Amino acid sequence: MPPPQLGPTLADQAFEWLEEAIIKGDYPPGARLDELALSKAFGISRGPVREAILRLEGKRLVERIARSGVRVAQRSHDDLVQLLTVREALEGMACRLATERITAADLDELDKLLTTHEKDIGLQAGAHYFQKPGDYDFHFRIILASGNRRLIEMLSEDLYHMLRVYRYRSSERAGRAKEALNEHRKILAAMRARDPDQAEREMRAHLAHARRAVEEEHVSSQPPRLKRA
Amino acid sequence: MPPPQLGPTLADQAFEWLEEAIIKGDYPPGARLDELALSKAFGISRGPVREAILRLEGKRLVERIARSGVRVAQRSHDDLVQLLTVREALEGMACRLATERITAADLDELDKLLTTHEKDIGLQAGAHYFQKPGDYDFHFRIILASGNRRLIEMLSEDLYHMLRVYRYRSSERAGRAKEALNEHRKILAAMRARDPDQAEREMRAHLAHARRAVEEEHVSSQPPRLKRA
DNA sequence: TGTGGGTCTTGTGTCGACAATTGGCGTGCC
DNA sequence: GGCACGCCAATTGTCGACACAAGACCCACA
Repeated sequence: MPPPQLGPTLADQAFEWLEEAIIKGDYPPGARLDELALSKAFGISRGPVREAILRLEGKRLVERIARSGVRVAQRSHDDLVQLLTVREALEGMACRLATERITAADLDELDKLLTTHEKDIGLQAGAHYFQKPGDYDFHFRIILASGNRRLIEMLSEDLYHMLRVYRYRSSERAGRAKEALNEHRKILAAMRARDPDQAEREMRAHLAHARRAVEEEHVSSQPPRLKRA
Repeated sequence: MPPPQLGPTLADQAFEWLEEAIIKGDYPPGARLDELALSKAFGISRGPVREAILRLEGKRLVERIARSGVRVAQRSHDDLVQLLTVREALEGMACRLATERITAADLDELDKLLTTHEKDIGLQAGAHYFQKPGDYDFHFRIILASGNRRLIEMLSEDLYHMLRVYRYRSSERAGRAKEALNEHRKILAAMRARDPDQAEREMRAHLAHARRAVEEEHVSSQPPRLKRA
């Protein structure tokens, strides 16, 4: 009855729908995921829905409670900080490895990227600096340049999804755009100098700044965490 | 018909059976996993088997090829080295965090552990030092002491399973038992001194040694093993 | 009126079957 | 003799249904 899906599987689609819905907040943290209800909502059977949920569980976006069903994973300030800490460790290592393997051409590419960023910042005076394809690209390219497939997977597949539910907009938020750009330059300089120790240090410092910004940001908004029933 | 499983689900059991079989080598890397065949072999239906495979995929033990089925993930020397590199980054960070949070009592526990190790090494003169409950415990306790749930999960659930397929026996192999013990002592000393930087450095150095041992171990057998016949 | 037991509903875990796609194989044509 | 086309079997993706378990609800009884 449904048009025969040629490319992605129904389970694939259900996974993306569910992930999107969870990120959008349609299913808030703690909400129960009813397989039958979801299957009816999606117009498919329970099988693919189950598979999608299984995958969400693997990505730690939902938590299974024995025979009681799954709930959207609880979020917390601490959890976000913990994720950013893990990111710090992994991306630091990625930067170290990249420093040893990246080609001169790719270094030039990174340079061009930063120049573009600088112009953007100048234009909008740090207003709403959309770093979606910007900062992400800088970090992502370094991650790829590490040449470590396991590291790449953990960062750009696992961690990425986990961070996404926090709608985490990387470090370049509000006023930190300029500092971040500076830190990016320092990272790139260390990579150019082929100094892995320094490169890892700079990347860790950069990400630590971002993490600390999040830590402080929340301390001031700790209590007002009420929401509708 | 089958005795109603009270505790673990059939999918849980199938997952463990499959993981064990993969590790044992019953299904060598590259082997196809036939859902129907497996379900008949296990005496269950395809549903739970599918779920188990899904979970194996999440743990990166098998690779799915579109509508063509799943194969046991390929292994390689490089892959093992990459995993150990990731471990280096994560456990280094765990050690840093643990240094800031671990209690004095737990530090004493670690000390006792190392004393036990020392005795074991003395007894068997570094022979077949079974560090299954030994070294693992030392590292595991530090990981737990990090207090970072995400880090703990990634190390003791994800990475652990990935390393297991290599039957990786940690660093304490052959003659490195004594050096490893020494390195453990250095780590513990740094933790006692509440010096996170030093603790992370020592842990990274320790794991880097182990990794390098693996790297070299293979380099000598890289060419088609032409040791004098 | 509070509590205990029993029932009843909801939902997961599991099963068997159908359909569509993939890859292999045989056959026919150039 | 080689290549291409088409058929066939095998296996995955998907579906609907059944059974047991967990929690909610209700009623009777102290």
